[in-house]
Amino acid sequence: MNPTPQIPLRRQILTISRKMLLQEGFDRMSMRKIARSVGCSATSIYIYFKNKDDLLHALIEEGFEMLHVSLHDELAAQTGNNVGPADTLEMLCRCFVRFGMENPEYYEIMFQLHPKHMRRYPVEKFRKARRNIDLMMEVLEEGHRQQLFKVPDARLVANVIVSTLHGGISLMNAGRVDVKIDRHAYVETIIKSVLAGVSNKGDYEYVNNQDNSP
Amino acid sequence: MNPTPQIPLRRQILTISRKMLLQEGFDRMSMRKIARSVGCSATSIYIYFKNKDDLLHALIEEGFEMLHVSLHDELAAQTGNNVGPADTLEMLCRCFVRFGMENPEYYEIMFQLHPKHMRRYPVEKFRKARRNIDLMMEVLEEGHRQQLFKVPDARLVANVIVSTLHGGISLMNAGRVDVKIDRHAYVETIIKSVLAGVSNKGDYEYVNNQDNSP
Amino acid sequence: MNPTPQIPLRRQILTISRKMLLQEGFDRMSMRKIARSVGCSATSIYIYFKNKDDLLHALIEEGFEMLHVSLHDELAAQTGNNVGPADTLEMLCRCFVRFGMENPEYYEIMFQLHPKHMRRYPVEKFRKARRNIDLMMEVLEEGHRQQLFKVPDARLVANVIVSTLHGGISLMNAGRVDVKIDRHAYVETIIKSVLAGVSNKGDYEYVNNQDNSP
Amino acid sequence: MNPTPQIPLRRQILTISRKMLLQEGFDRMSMRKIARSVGCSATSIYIYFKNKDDLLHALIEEGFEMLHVSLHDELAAQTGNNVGPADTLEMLCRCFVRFGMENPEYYEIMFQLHPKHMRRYPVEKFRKARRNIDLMMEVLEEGHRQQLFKVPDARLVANVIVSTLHGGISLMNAGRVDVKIDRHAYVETIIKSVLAGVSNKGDYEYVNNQDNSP
DNA sequence: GATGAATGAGCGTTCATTCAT
DNA sequence: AATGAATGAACGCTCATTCAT
Repeated sequence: MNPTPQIPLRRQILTISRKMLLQEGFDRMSMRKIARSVGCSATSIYIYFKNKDDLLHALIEEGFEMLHVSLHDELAAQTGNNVGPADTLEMLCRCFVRFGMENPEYYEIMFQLHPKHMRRYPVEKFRKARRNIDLMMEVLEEGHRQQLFKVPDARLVANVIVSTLHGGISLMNAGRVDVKIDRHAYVETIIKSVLAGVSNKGDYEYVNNQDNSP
Repeated sequence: MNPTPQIPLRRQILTISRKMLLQEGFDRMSMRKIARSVGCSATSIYIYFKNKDDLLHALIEEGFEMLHVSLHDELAAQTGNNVGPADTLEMLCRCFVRFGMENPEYYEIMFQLHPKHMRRYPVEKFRKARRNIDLMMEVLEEGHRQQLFKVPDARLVANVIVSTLHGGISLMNAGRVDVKIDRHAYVETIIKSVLAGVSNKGDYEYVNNQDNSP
Repeated sequence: MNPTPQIPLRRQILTISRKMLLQEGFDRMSMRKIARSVGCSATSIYIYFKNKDDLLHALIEEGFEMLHVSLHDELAAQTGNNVGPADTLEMLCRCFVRFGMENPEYYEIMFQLHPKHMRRYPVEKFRKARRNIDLMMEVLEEGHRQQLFKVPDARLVANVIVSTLHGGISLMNAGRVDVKIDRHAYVETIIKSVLAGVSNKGDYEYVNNQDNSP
Repeated sequence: MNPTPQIPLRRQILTISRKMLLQEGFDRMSMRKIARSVGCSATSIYIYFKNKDDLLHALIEEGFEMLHVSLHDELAAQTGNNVGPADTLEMLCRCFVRFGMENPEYYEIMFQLHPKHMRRYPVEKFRKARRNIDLMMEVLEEGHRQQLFKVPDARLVANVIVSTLHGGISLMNAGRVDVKIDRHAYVETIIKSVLAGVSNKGDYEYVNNQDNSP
């Protein structure tokens, strides 16, 4: 009767809603429209997701999972290749940027979602986000040990790096970068700026975390 | 009879909607809610603003006006004080960050609002935004001439700097910076990273804009 | 100071609203839009007209006045020209049709307005409408006396004639006449049909008013 | 449990809206009022009708269907009864008038609704309206062949006949016929006028369609 | 004679969600 | 596992009208 196994409805709903999220934004992504697009009834969505927030949370979770896999795979591919911390850091940055640009819809809900929706998102799920920071910290500390980086506070610096990358990604995804600017050069410059920031050879030193002196 | 002069309704609407925009986003900012919050009828809003877009445009314009005044005043205060480009650049960065943190509602409207909501916004009004970049470019070029900065493409670098600052501001305003990180150190690190990025003494060089070589 | 006497506001309002009535229909004719089009405030309209209905009534009255003048002038032009009742009747019909087609906006409010709006219209004003019927009755009776027409009940026949003309006018104005039909021939046929209906030479006889036999 | 089968909601909506359309016109017929009158939520209407236009279209379609059935049944009842074209034409006229008077709501929707409200109505659906004309044309042509009628252009004359009937129906339904006029005599006179108009024995001839000579 | 400010009511429509089946 | 029917709440917006000036 049904020899070709259908894509499970849950999967279809997630896929469609992700696309709709990208094209129209969260507020314009409606249960009805998802249902219409999937070809099921609106009610059916509620079988798999408690409500709209729950669907959103599932998408966020998927996003973090994808990013994690992405970074993990890249790191694994590099292991044993005798590359230094600078290259590893650069690779992590590129990987992060690539993820953000290739999955703007995920990126948006993962990093730019309005606090209104965030509040309802179970806090513990965001711990996954910190895993990226942890990864970066390890590389920074390794570079510091090898005296290639000057990183007095790895957590602080890792956060600043992510923040820097985030600035570029979010402006690009929002289409708010001057049209006169070449995208490739823009990304390259951001990444080089990150590396310059941790380099031991620059003449600026990072302040310590908790150091509130002017 | 009327000893305490009331705040004009138009002013109240702008203030309330600005806050609502920050807290809830454009789609959830509703004319009705604004009216309820202000204490007037929904219809009254339409006396002062043609429609929801028009209200948004007024907010954007106000925001850019404020930022412009802010930067302009700071620059004016510095004129003649015999300070070098590095200090001036640093000052500009601090001023930008301060504006973003002190006026999160305006900042969001100006730099984070998704273009989806602004298709109808007259392009020319965004030229005001570019004035900030122009300001920064001048400083960068001056530093380059004095061989303090290494800035082959001032426009590109200025955009990257704004992007970097933006990353920090937006994550802070969204409350998405690790609680373990001290805000002050965070900002300082970002600014130092910016300065390191342009410094002549670092060992990384910026690529040229339009240079698409790998 | 004001050497060129302006067209009185009341006059302007009537003119604009008549046009708007034609272009958009009664329900879409709004006080605000009239005001905008006239260039005055919405409030000003209320100086000259108690409310929207009152404005409508003024338009209706104007319409009946125009039709009356139109018919009266035509009749006057014919007086003494030694024309027979058939020609006079034909002229009255043509005049009525012309008025309806040249002033569709007036025609609509005069003869097609929804009872909803009618109810509020002072009944006595509609007596003017009956003057047209009276005019027609006179001609029919004259033709009957001269044994050119067979009109046992002039009032009844006059009403039927107006009704017949009305059918044509209203369908034409509503654009509901088959595009394959030539407008001129259509009107001519209607008028000839009217004349055939009263002609003494046809083989059909009109029934008497109040005669309910089958 | 549910012994009295309820009238389906869709049916109720159609009935109520038809009446409301007659009493108040399209613009004043509101989804909310319909819902209130039916006793359901406004949202429910959208389960059965895509939007207000769609509801209107459904009403128009229903109306034409009813008229078609009505005329068709009458014709079928007459087949084989050896009646002449004059009787058949008279019967068609009476049937048309009866439909218009017994179903004033439908009649209004079908023949008086302003095209402004129907721009989006699929043209092909109006072809059904032309079927009535076609029916009448056949009878006219048959009468012409038998030299009972003088009908040089059947389409033109059929349109004029419908127009004449329409004039009477619409004025009666709108309550704009002089109260002194007996309804029955009024209708009879109109129908006799129609027959006189096509009769071979009258002394007026119909002009040809497309004949624009004065 | 004219206006700006204001409003309550209403519009068509969409939404997330529930419930009985 | 899935659906059709239904709903209350909300949306942006326009309306006729009033009132103080």
